[in-house]
Amino acid sequence: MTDPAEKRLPEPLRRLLPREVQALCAVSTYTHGELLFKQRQKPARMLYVTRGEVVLQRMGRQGEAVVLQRTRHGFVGEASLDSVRYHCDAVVTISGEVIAIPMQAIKQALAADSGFAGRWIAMLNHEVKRLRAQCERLAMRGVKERLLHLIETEGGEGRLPLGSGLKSVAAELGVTHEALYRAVAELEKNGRLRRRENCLIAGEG
Amino acid sequence: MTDPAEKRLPEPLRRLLPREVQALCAVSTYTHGELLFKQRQKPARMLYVTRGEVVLQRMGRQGEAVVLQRTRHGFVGEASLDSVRYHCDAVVTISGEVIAIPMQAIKQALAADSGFAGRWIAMLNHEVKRLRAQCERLAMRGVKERLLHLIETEGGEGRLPLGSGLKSVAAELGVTHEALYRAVAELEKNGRLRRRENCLIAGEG
DNA sequence: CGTACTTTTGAATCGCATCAAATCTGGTGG
DNA sequence: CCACCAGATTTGATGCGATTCAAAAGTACG
Repeated sequence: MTDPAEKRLPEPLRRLLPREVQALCAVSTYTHGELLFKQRQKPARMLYVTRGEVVLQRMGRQGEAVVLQRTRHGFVGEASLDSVRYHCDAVVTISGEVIAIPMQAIKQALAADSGFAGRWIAMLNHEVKRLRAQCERLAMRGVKERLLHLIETEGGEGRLPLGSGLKSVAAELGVTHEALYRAVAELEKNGRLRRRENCLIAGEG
Repeated sequence: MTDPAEKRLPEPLRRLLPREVQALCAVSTYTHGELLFKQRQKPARMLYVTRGEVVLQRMGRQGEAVVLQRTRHGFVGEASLDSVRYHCDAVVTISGEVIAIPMQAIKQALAADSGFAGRWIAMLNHEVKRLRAQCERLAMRGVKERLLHLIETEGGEGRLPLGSGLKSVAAELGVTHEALYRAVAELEKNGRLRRRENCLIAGEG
C-alpha cells in the first residue's frame, strides 16, 4: 500500500519540494470512501493527490456535508501546517493515489530553505485566490450562473472534467443535485453548454 | 496624509515584520468610499487596516458587488504578493487608517529572514481557514443559519461588531439587506440574538 | 442477474429576491 | 435651532427559483 519512491513524484512536487523532503515522500493508493484524515485529528503528514479525487468537507449541524475543497491534483489541507488539529474531514471520492509527506520534515525545510518557503507562499497565495473565487461563486443567485463560473475559473480552456459525476459538483456549488441536473439540461438546450467525454464544456455551439 | 512612523505600528504588525521592514511602513488615513486599489492594477504596496473598514470586492457581470473580504484589522489582499495584477477592488467602507508597506521590501525580507517567512505562512494558513469558513457559510440554506455561523466563527465571544450597519454584513453573507433585516428581527423575537452597542450577540435570551 | 448508485423527471412548497414605500438617522447648511 | 437630504432601517406584497419529496430509468460492478 505504501511505496517510498521519490522518483515517481509528479512534476509540480519535484519543483516545489527540496530533495531531502522528496526522499521522505510515501506514495499510497486509496479507494472510494476512505477517510484520509478526520476532523480533530492531529496533522502528522501533508497529503498530495496525484490520481482520483479527494474532498475536504465538514458536517453541518443537520448532517449535510459541506464541501470545502475538491482536489484531483494537488495538496489537501495544506493550511494545517501549523494546526494542532484538522478542522475538517478528507474523504476519497474517486479511488486514486496520494503522496504523504511528514509534516515535521516540511516544517524544518521551510525554516532552513528560503527558496522552498517562497514557493510554499506562492502556493498558499494561489489557494487564497481560488477560495475567493469559490466565495464569489457561492454568492451568485442562480445555479446556471454558478456552474458557468465554475467552468470559467476552474476548467482549463472552458472544459471541466467530471469523473465522479455531477453529484460532487452539486455539493461544491452548494446546490442540490436535482437543481444542478435541471440547470445542465437547460444550458444544453440553449447551446451554452455541452457534455462530452465526461467533461462539461462551456461556450456557444 | 502619509506619516512614516514605525513606532505607531499595531502589535500584530510589530510581531510579524522584521525591523527593517517596519521602518518602511507608512500610515495613511482614508475616508468612506475611497479606492485603495483597483482590479488589474499592479500591486506596489501591501496594505494593513488598523482603523475603519475595507472591503475586497469584485463586480459581477450584472454589476452586483460581491464581497470577498471585509477587514477591520489586518491585511488586505495579502495574496497579491506574487501577483502581476490585483484581481479585485479594495474599497474603504468606514473611514480609518491604513498602513502601507512596499511590496519589494516584503519580498526581500521573506527571502532573507526565514523566521519572517514562517510567520507569513502562518498568516496565510489562517486566511485560508477563514475563507473555507466563509465558503461553508455561503453554502448554508437559510439567512438565519448564515448569520449565526458568521457570529460563531468571526465574532469574539459570540459578539460581532457592526459599525457601518447591517448592509455590509448582508453583502458578506450573500443576501439582500431586506432578507438580513428580517432574519435579525426573527432571531431577536426568538431570543436567539440580541443587538447592543452596535454589536450582534448570539445566545439564548 | 441483482444491487447500489447516478441520472432524470414531476409536483408541491418555501424562502429569498424584487419592487415599493414609509420611517428613522446623522449630518449639512441656512 | 430647524429644514433638509442621503443613507440606513423596516415593513409589505408578489413572483421566481431552488428545495423537498417521490419515483422511474439508466449504469457500473460483482
